[in-house]
Amino acid sequence: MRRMTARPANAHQARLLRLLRDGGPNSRAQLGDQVDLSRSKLAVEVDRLLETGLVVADGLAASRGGRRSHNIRLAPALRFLGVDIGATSVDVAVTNAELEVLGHINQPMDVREGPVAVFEQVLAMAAKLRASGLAEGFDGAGIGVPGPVRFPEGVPVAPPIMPGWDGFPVREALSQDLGCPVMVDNDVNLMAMGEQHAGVARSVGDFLCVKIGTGIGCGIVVGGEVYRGTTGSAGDIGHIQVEPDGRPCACGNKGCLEAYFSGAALARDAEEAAHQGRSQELSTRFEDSGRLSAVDVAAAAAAGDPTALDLIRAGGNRTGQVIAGLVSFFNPGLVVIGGGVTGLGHTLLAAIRTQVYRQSLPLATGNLPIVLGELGPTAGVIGGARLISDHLFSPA
Amino acid sequence: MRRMTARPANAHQARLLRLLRDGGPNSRAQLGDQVDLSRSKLAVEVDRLLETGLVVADGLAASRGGRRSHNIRLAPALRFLGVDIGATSVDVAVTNAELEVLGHINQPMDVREGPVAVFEQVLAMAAKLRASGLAEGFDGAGIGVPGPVRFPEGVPVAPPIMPGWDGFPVREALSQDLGCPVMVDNDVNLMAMGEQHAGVARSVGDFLCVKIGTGIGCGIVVGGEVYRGTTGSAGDIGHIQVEPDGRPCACGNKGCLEAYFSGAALARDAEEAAHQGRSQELSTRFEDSGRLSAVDVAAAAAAGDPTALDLIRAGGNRTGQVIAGLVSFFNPGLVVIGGGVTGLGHTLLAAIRTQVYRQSLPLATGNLPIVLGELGPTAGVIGGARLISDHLFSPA
DNA sequence: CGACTTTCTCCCGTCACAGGACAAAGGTGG
DNA sequence: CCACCTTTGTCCTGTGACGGGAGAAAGTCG
Repeated sequence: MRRMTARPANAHQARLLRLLRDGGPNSRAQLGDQVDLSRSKLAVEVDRLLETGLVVADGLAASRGGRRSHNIRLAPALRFLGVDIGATSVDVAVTNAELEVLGHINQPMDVREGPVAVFEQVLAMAAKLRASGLAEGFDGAGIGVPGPVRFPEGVPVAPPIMPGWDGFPVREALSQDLGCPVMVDNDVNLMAMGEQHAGVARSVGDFLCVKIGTGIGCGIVVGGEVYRGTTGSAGDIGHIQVEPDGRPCACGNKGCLEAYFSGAALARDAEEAAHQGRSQELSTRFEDSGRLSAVDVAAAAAAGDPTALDLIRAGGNRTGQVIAGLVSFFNPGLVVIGGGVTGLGHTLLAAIRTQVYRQSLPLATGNLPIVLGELGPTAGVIGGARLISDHLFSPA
Repeated sequence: MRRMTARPANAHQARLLRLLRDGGPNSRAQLGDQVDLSRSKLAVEVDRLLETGLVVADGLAASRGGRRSHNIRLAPALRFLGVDIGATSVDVAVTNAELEVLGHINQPMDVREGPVAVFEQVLAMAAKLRASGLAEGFDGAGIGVPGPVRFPEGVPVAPPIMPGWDGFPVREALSQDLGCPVMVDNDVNLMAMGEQHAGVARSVGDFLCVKIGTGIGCGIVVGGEVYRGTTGSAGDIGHIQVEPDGRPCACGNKGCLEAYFSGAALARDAEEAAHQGRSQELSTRFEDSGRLSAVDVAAAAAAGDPTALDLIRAGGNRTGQVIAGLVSFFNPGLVVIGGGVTGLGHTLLAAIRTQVYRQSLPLATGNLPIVLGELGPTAGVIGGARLISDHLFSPA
């Protein structure tokens, strides 16, 4: 099924589409208040959008003291697909044109099985969402992968934790399989876009979005736009050195942040503590399941286990140390912490805050909120929908 | 004397002015090749610019196989003033509209004497340049100060090394005194703009410009535009911590980069080495002048003094460590090293390169040049001229 | 010297756009 | 229920921006 063949013909139409996406259904008069076009021009553009089918009439708006205005909204049948491929699981969600999540599936998966196997699973999940009646088809999809991406082509480049993905034409392949336009980006950038669209970063132009999961990455937003760097690897802060000649890291270097704090490092440290009998709580959990993960540490910490709390604090300090440097350098208006380990919650946040507020200059930290992301696992998929809608809602 | 009352009336005119600024005199036909306007439209806009006096006719161009085209150039009487206020000296230069330096004065000065005294000196220097026949007046001035600036207002905010400058209305005051438009920015940003306009960064969209002088700062250029951060303190990397619980720094923290490497720290380390008799070369120089500076260390290193070389290498390593982190984070297309200590030259550069290429990921360093700035002390003043010309050559 | 190219100016047709006039539809106060 | 005001939407027209053709001017090349 072919869908949404139309695209905005000019910048005005694109502007209107984005207003409707971000502000929901709106009256023609309200749109007029926001766009600075003459009434005639506005009417022409809206009529053209109605002709294309991208937007539809939606009844009458409440009166503002005179004649009631006609409501306009994005076509209710439009559907975007957001796909967030993590190291160990996939999130797939379907949204409407206003980027509201209509259905969301999460499944475990190993990214190391390679693109073919992963996309088979993703397509099955998408089919399941479609079969459940949430969508008749998809008008576009935004995909996040856990590694650097050459953005214009939508191709992963030299991803450390994704063997077999290097150079795989993700965008082209998925576009073919799904039969709709596709955009591909780093998962961290997607999270940043999600929090920007529907989360804590709604009104901030310049911010950082630190995602701590299996690895550590950082989404960079400059003037409302994601910054990707010269080769698409911007934000790759997991391998910043925090300890000269420190722990060996999987990347071959020593003392990387990821070697000290990340889902994997935390699990390893917890298992070591359990072995050494330093924590009753962790030892019990280890005997139960045979291994430990960040979730176990979070649970132990919630139960008040001092060793678990120490592990979290130590990791938070390391992370805070790096973030403090980034804050001095980048002077953001907001720092968002997200990803799998947000379950560690306020212990982690407190450690990071302490470190940043102590190390960075007052001018940079004076009015700097450091907060947890508020969307959790939906940040990525909303970001994906946002990515593709930004693309589709721009002049052809 | 009132000058350059005219401003471009629209984006097309602004575009043309910038092309003439960056590309020098140009024929109408050549301009047409670059701007994608119809011949009629182009002719109209050029004629209007000629009417305002911002550009003037300049003879005939060489033939390109047919009728010769008329040359156009920016008004030859236009003059911009570039002022680079450092911690211990001021640079003032006058440029033409193509930002070529026509005259350049450097004088020692202590920024701690406060804005009134400093500006008195700056105005005297500007008057001297004018008196020497290089300019009849100034059409605009760009000022760089060694501290964070609230850019839109042109006011320093909480500058650590500039007591008495906090909140001083630099832009307004100088605009009054000079009788022309003024823009104010951080000196490091000016250096970045200078290297971008006329130096090594000419064709790079995203790059970092690290200035090592009395302090250490970093200009950040994103998509060809200087990024200043939320409060104008972006790039303040001198107080990133390189050693937990390390040397005390003037800022009150411990282990800051500036405490280990900067003009001041290097001088102190050199004096200590001289005291301890670790270096014949440095001791001799110390006895000669009673104190040591970065220049002495550079001279000693040039003479092959191992202690001096070690000092430079150690500092380079620290700096490289920080830059490596920034490279991972920002993924620039180029890193420029500049400022007072560039006299330390390739010893310093080699140490920085080693550190960066070893610590950052291959994808980020793969094609990353790390080079010395090629403009030296003129980078700042050219950047100043560029700053104000960007402002004036934009639609009113 | 003639054929071809390039540049520049003039001119005209088209189209985008703003804003006024007016009709439609609602509120408000008596 | 009616007169009067406000808001919204539509239609129309005048203005001005713009592209591109025609043709003159100025050169090159063989």
